Formats: sequence, C-alpha cells, structure tokens
Amino acid sequence: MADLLALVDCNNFYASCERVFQPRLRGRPVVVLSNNDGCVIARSNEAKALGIAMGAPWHLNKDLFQREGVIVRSSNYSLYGDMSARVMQILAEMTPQLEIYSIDEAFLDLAGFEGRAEAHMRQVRQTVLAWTGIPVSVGIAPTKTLAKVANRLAKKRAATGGVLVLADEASQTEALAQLELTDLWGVAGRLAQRLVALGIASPLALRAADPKFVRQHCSVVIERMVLELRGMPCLGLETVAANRQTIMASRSFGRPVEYRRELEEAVASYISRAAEKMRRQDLVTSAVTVFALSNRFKPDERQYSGTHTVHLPVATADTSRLLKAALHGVARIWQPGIRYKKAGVICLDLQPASKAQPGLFHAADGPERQALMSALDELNRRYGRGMVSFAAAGTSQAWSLRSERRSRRYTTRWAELLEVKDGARALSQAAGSPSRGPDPSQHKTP
DNA sequence: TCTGGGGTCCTAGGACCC
DNA sequence: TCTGGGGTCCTAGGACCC
Repeated sequence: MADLLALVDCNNFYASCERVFQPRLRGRPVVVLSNNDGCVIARSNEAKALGIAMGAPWHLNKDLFQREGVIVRSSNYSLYGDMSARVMQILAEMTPQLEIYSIDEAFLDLAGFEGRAEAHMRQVRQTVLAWTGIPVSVGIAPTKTLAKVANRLAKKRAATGGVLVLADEASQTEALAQLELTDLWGVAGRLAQRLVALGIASPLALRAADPKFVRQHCSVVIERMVLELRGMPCLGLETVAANRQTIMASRSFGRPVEYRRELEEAVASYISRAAEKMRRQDLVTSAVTVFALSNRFKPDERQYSGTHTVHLPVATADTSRLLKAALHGVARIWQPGIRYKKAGVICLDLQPASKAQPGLFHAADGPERQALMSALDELNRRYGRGMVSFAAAGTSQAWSLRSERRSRRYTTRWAELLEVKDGARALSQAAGSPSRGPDPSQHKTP
C-alpha cells in the first residue's frame, strides 16, 4: 500500500482564534471581516448554519447579523499568524516531515507510522486542541487530493471525531460518492461546467475518466487530479518552503478614484509597502507591474482593466527607484473618465538581495541594436539559448542576464553567469556600442 | 455609500530564432 | 525574398486556492 499522508486543517481558523481569547464567543455565531470590513472571510459553524456565505458583503448582511445576534470581528492578522505558528510548531514536533500549505493547513508525511497513523493523528489533534485551543480536522489518505476529501468529510461527520482515514479504494469510493465536483480541491465553477459538458458530472466519474482525454480537453492539472483520485500521488510533499515569486500590495478604494493624482498617491503607498516587505525578506525585484481596475460590481459604468509592467535596469528594493518605475506604469495605464475601484503593484522576479545580479546593457535602436543582436546570437551559441535575454524597457532596449532562479533549467552556476556577463560587455564594446547602463563591475550588491 | 488581499500554475498566442 | 517546421521566450489572462 502506498504511504499515507495527513492533511491537518484548522476549523474556521480566524473565528477559532478570536474565540481562544474571548471565550464568551463560544457557541455563538461569529464572523471575521476582511481588511476594510468589506466582506466575510471566516465563519464559525453557528454562522455557517445561519446561511452566511463566504465572501458575503457586510453592507448587504448588516440587518441579518443584527437580527441573529452575529458577533462581527475585524480581522487581526498578527494574532492569526501567531496562532498559526504555535499550531505548526506542535505538528512539526509530533511528525518528522511536514509541508505548511497555508496559514491554517499542513500536509504531514505518515511514512513510518504504518498501522498507527490514525491513532497518532488523533493524538496530534488532541494535543493541538489542548495546547492552543484551536480545533483541527484531519484527513488521511495516499494522496493530497484524497486527503483533502477525507478532511472535508472529517469536518462534516461528527462521528469521525475529527479524523477520517481513506486508505483503501472501497472507503474512497464511498466518500467520493457523497461529493459534488466543486467539493474537490482545484475544481470551482468554471472547471465543473467544463467537465459536465464533457460528460463528467461527479467525482466518481472524474476518477473513472481517461487521464489522456481530460488532459486533451482540459489541462494537465485535471489529468493529475484523476490519478490522485485513484490513489496515485502526483503532488509531492514540499517540505522546504519555496522562494516567493511575487510580492503584491493592493487595495480597494473606499470611493471611486477619478483623478490621476489620487491614483499616483495610492500607488506610491503600495510601492512603499511592497518595498518594505521585500527588504524584510531580504529580496529585490527587477520588474514591477502596476494595475488599476474599474468597479466590476457596476456593470453600467465603463469597465476597464489596465496593467503595465516596467523592467528595472537593476534589481532593487529601493522605494524611490521602484516608485519611479511604478509612476511610469501609471502613466501607461491611466485612462481619463474611468472610476477606479482598485489598484495595486506586483513586484516580480524576486531574488535574494545577496545574490542579486547586476547589470543591464542598454542599447539604442538602429545599427547599435543590430550589433548587439549579433552579440546576443554569439552568446546564445556559446552558452545556450535563454542564458542571455532581451527585455524591452521603455523606448530603449535592455539586455539582461536572467536570474539564476529563472534560468534554473539551464543549471548554471553563478561563476558561469559572471563569465557570460563579461562576455556580453566585451562583445557589446567590440561591436562599437559602449554599455550605457550601470557598470556591473561597479555595482555593489548588498 | 458600502462587495478582501495575496498568492500559484497553466495555456494561448505572438514574436522571434534557426 | 520566400518557404516551412520546430523550437524558445514573453505576456496576458483564466482559473483556482486560502
């Protein structure tokens, strides 16, 4: 039999956290609201029983909340982050391998617990509850997708005592028979519609589907899902946290924004938040996306979604440099006459500041560019395509060495990249086009 | 008047290369 | 200059998750 893994999921996490510190909330309907108190992002079981939906806008439900005596809390992310760390700490102490999947979920490797997986996880569940006050549910199965299924049913069926094992095909079949397509992890409305159109109307039908067929008509994601439902693991346990790829800062506006100045001010504050986050994590970015959207809830207003990415000559987490780039982005996407509802910035292509790669070789259009293009060909021949790439930056063209992370499939080491960089500079100079970008050798990485 | 914020992965399609 | 196939890279956008 395949190794088992467990999914531990905190019940109604944010609502449970509030209860830990306010015992009077126990047994009563509790909801937690999003940042601007805009909509519901967590509900206690009692609140769910009242029919309050996830994401329900507060302003449309105020009356209901009042009538039913629902206790409404603003979110307190530092509290939730702290509680999460305590829960994860306990899980890590009780099982050797785990993947922290989100603030309130973790996958645990149960290899080595043969024959006592369920008993062990009941023990874990009791310990977490006793030491933190947070109730959790546990699903145990051979694959992540089935563990999600088990977890969902463990939450729903009181008789399970919060732990459900789906180790064999018979129990898996029985479980899947009770679910809708959209109960599966990774299937939401659109995908479910597509599957139904293909004649696949239930989780059991999906399990029985031909993997190649669903890949052809949907995607490789669904193909994997079919195999996972059959108990064949396609999604491994990622015990080492992957490096973050993007950092975003965005907000909805309390009232529509109609002046460019206002949008610029908002973007400036997002940039400073994002830059702060990056510096805290010792990261730098080499491209910033700016976006701004109209109000999608007002179909009679003109709809607009503007987005523009600005490539930076040097990877940085410096607020003023990022701001300059972002304001350039605002200039590109600004449309007068739009009532903007939301905007934000996304810092892409994150790299550790200590390993940040310096160096872009700016080139003008025209003959110089031709010369650099042939230099690029030469580099591609020498080092393989993709090592040296070409990026548009405003009206000029920029040469950039791709980050080690982006080009990991070329398995190139840092020393070799330096060699490529020097080669590129030598070539561009030989081609009669002095590099006008910052001199990479002068650039001090922090 | 009031409807979250922060992520990931995948695909399609165009540009460009050999 | 044209032809075509095979390939990479980039971006936008869709879909999903918590």
